[in-house]
Amino acid sequence: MNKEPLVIISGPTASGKSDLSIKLAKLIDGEIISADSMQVYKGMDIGSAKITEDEMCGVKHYLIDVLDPKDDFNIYYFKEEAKKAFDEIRSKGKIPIIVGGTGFYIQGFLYDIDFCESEGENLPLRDELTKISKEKGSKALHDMLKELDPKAAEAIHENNVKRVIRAIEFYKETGKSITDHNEEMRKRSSPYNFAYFCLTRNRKDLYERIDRRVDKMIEEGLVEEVKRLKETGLSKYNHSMLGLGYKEILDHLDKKISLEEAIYIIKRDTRHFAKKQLTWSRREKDVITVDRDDFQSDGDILSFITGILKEKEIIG
RNA sequence: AGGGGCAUAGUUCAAAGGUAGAACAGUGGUCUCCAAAACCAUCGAUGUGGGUUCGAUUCCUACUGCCCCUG
Repeated sequence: MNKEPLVIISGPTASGKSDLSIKLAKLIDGEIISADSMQVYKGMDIGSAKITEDEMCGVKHYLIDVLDPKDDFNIYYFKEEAKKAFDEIRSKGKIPIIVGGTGFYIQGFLYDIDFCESEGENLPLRDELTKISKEKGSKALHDMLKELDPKAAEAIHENNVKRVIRAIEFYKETGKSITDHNEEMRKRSSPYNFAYFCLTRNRKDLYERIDRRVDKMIEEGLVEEVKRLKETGLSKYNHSMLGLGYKEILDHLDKKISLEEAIYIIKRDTRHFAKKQLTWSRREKDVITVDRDDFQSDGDILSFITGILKEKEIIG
């Protein structure tokens, strides 16, 4: 077994990942790679519940505060950067710990999914296809896909314009069906000797924590944070401003909704997000679910985790 | 206390003397370059007791609860 070691701590938002991962990093001499599509952005601190310098307790974090909110971020970029961070951590002889809630990113890295078989994003084509779906309807676009790639058309619902576009794009760039590509990718096994933990707790507590966390963000000045970002010229057309808490406060600043409405929507959508994260982890293979309700303390969780790491010979 | 109004899903609101609809919430799922995105599916209700009627959730009535007005 000479695969490189990798620890993953995932779980829904507000499940207490950050806190636990710091403790774990100290315990096993690890460093943290953040798998979070919003914490990469500088200046987006309150709304992304970004860990502070103090909270890091000296544990080095990668992929936090590395991008300007004007920049785009996607899974391809994440994979590249995460790999660089991974290699750096290994060169120091430390254990890389991926911590974050974006299951898609984690999957992409963990199984080394290939995203660049095609040229990647083809913006002019995407714009053109978007236009077709708007003018002629999503059915027309789906029919286009049916002609090119019937297999993919069967797998993708016609209302899911985004995916239909990607499938057409993929076919035009590579001449292959995205469905075949996906099937191939699904067969991949990880190049790492890993342990993938998903931290959860009962639904009721989780939702209550989310509500409280959103209230706290408002108290801590989320509105001011978004106002500052808005003043630098950012709008909802920037990928970063699509983040939970950001787009809603932006609408509020534009006087489209009241602050109360914005808070209601943020709480609601954050709950939806947490639920989707749980759905993701349930179907992800090789996930070890760690239900906080089954443990007395963080200490117990940590000894459970380190036990598994030893068993898998991820740590000595 | 007197007068009036209301009572339908967890919430907001429809409808109808003959199988009670929707939105949002809740729940389950899809996902391989916008993923904190996009999309799909699904659970669930006529306040309580009488009466009229072939049949009442709808009409009548009492009760209960809530709201408004007057004092």
